[in-house]
Amino acid sequence: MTTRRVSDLPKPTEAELAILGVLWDRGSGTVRDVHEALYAHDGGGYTTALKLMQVMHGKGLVERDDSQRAHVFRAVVSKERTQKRFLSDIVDRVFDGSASQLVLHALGSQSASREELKEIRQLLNRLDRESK
Amino acid sequence: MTTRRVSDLPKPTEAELAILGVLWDRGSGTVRDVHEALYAHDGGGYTTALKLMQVMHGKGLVERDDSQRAHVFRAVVSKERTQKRFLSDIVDRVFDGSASQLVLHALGSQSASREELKEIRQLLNRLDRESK
DNA sequence: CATGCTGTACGAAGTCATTCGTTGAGGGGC
DNA sequence: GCCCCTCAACGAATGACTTCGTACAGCATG
Repeated sequence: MTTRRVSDLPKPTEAELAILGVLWDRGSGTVRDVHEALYAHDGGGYTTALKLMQVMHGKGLVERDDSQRAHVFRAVVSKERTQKRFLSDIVDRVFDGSASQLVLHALGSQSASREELKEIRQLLNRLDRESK
Repeated sequence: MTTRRVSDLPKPTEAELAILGVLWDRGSGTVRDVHEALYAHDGGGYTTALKLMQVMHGKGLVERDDSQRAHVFRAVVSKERTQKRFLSDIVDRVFDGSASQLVLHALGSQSASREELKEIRQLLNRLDRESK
């Protein structure tokens, strides 16, 4: 397995993303942790989780501490970076490259709390000032 | 092929999305149109485009007028609806269901013109009034 | 030590998306 | 009539993702 820069790690697949979600929340976790968080309740097998995490390790998406019998996994890519990545993917592919079109859609169709609206407004003000 | 409600058409794949993009732009198009718009310049084969469009027709993503020798295709799903769909997918899968988190990321990392910022602010004002 | 539990490794199978080669139909021009 | 061009249909090959069965190692408990 060749080492890769974080910047060109492959885009996580759907199942991988769910696993990364667990690792981001917990900081780290074993296969059992992930299996219980994601697969156990709907009958998914333990080895399925294991295999996925092995594949992810092969791709460099997670790192592994095998000093314990139950190996401990940790995400290599940050949540922020991954969010950004998916975001620009979708902006390119379905919003013709226009992030603000996406923002308009997102604000329009989904609910935001007053608190969040305030936060967005503040960011907007800052952007306004900066674009002077 | 069974008919489906628009609301539960399958999510377009990456290649399908590119084709839908062409159809949304043009209103309609033949396989040749799509091939020239997307595949010709990078050496993609004509039958690749054809097959994809046949598959899409099978899934109900496009409709087809075969009264001409060169069948004319048209998107069944609207661009708006598809954008919304991808958006809520990504909100659920990588933004923990928080659309405003996504908005903050999008505004922060991508550029928006003054005109667009103004538009966003107007929407924000309207949301503020409505959430009273 | 035998048994059972918990773990990793590995390979096989199934599904889906994508790409392409081949075939045959339908016309138009010579 | 014959050749050539454009087109749709179809099947095959490939590769990625996902799921699972099986095998085997380590360790604790009786």
